[in-house]
Amino acid sequence: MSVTLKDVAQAARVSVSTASRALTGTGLTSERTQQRLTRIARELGYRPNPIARGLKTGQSRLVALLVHNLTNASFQVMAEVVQARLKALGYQMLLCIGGDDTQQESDTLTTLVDHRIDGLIVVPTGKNGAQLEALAKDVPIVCLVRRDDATDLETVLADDPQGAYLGTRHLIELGHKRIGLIVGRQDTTSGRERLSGYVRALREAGIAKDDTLIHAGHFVPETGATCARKLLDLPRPPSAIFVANHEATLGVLRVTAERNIAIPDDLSLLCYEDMPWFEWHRPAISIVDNGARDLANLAVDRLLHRMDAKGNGSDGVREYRVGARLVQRDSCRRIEATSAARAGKPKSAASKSKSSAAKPAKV
Amino acid sequence: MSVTLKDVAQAARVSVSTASRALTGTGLTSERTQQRLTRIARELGYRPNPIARGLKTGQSRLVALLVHNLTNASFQVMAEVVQARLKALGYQMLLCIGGDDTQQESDTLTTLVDHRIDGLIVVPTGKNGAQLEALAKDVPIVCLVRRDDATDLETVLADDPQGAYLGTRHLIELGHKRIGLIVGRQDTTSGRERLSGYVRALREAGIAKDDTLIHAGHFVPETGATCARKLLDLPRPPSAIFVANHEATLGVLRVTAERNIAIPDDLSLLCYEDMPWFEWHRPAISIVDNGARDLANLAVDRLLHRMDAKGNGSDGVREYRVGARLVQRDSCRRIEATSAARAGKPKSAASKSKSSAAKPAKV
DNA sequence: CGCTAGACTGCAAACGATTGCAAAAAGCTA
DNA sequence: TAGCTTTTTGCAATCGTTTGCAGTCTAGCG
Repeated sequence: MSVTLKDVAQAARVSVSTASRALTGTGLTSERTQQRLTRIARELGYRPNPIARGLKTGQSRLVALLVHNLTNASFQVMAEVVQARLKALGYQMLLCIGGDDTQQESDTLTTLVDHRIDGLIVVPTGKNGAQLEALAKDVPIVCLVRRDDATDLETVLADDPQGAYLGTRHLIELGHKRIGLIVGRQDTTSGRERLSGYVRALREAGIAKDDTLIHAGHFVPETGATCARKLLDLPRPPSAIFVANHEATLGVLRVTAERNIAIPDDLSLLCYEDMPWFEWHRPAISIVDNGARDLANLAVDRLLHRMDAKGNGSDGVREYRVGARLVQRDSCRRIEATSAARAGKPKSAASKSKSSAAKPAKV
Repeated sequence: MSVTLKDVAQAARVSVSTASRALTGTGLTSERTQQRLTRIARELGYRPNPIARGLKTGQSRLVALLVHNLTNASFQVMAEVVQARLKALGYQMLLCIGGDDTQQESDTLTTLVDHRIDGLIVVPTGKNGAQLEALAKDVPIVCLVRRDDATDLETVLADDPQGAYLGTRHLIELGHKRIGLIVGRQDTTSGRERLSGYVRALREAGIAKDDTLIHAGHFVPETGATCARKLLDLPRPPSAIFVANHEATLGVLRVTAERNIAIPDDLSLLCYEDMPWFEWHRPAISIVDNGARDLANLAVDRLLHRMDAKGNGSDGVREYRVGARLVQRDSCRRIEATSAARAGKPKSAASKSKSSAAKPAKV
């Protein structure tokens, strides 16, 4: 079917081994044959068969990226970054969707190693630590975004404590004293870390932590809606909400829209992680950017380092933190000390609620 | 490193070939040895090396999905569907991001074929027709979502004419007579087809086509904003806008927010293709669903069929159309014949525009 | 001119599976 | 038990590369 090394060798009237050496440039061939062979190879349209090569060398030029889903905007940009970087180096990215499902992750990992991937970047579910640890003996692995506490694999993380601190401080600097927090489940690292950053900012500012203002839950829009309602129904509702749980933002926005709460006039809103539509939304939504691009880039760097280092790529560092940064848009507003109590009350009487009753979708 | 067939054979005191036959179940071995060998293989933790197997068989159990990007929500669900389906069949999905870039697509295609993928589902850019055609000789290929007119590859398409017709008719049935259309570039199939569906619905309803209401442009939010402004600045602005260009929706929404135009009271809005946040938006945005799930499933079906059929999987059908359907949410409103002229004028004087001036984002 | 070192090259054995062919074993009939 | 068919097995080649080893060639030197 396709032209093989043998064909090239025949055309050049040399042995296969010479052809191989000339084309891979192992320097053991004369300048002349080397050039002649590259020319002939090009003319014949020869492209080495990675399978055959892989069989012999045990490498595949394949690097896998294993993420939970692709709905998460951060994963999207990470995938794109990783793909671009690897491609430039002649690797092909294998993007796998593990679905945050332990069994599936495990299966996928096995398949990947069977395929002799040269490296792996994984967002661990945290339940396959042992397996990951075992695989790490065969394949360079870097963990991304999440740490698997059962392993001591090299991990590239967002600086969630700092990000949450940054965001909370920003709101405090704008004069907010009652800041609602909607955060991820506390059995995840990021959930805990973001909470801790929030608490630290509060403490530094001398604001007492009020547990009624803090809600933790799953990474789904419904959570956002439920939490938002609870917050807004408080006797003294917050003047700002920090949604430190990406997917929950949708739910929060829906509730504010339903209740006709104007952002940022009636309520300041700050979110964690960007979504493409945040800056198109009116008001454009301010965020704490977790630095997905940087995370991905760093993960690739580290992985490549390990792959080069053949076995002992560890530089002793086990954990890398990528700084978060604040992106101010239009959803947070300065508040005067006195007007804090105004929050939560719609500025105009709800007069347009008529059309809110959702029509059931017809086929 | 890992346990090979040879190890299994040795442990069982048979030859490698027997082991191979027993484990692949070619039926040429006695029941007893077969069972004995599977047991031993399991005990030893044997897993066949796909690389070695691939070298011999020319197959890789790898199927590639080549899309433009992952930002597009439709591509996300397609990727997830394809992955799930293939996985169940023991294939590993290679998700590649071609970036709508001709050269990159071409490179990727080459790499994929080198890796001896067993099948390919591709959203063609439309510029590498010749290459695709050539590859199709080696690998089963199914095109998805877009047709490459330079080829006669089997293609699974959304029924864009029907979808656009459905959407437009829906608006007409709600009483709209002046319906703005924001559609993709007219050098893409979907752009043309959606326009044609729109035109047909108009014609059927006896409404004259008004070219000032039709805008075509790139698939980016900016386009949406520009087109929306043009439409709303018209002497007789439309009472409904059909955004038949996915990415443009963001831009349209921004403009309506800026101008304080209430949806659906002042303007009905209907979009093409779903986005996860559409149903969380207030008002929830009605859409024409292009059936991404169905598309992906059908593409997989067709691909598998071709892969099985070894060479002549063509059933004569060159093109499959997956029906679109209307999902009614809250962004379209019935309009009385008389009040059509009201559209475009904000119902209340712009009083809250103060905070609209975007603060420039600080680092 | 002969000899040796060094630079190139080719032979052949891997890598880990699959598979055609022929030999061995088993089952059957007479 | 011989003779035949039908399973079942093993040998060895093969897929397309890479690579250790040994052989060939050239050049340089005395």
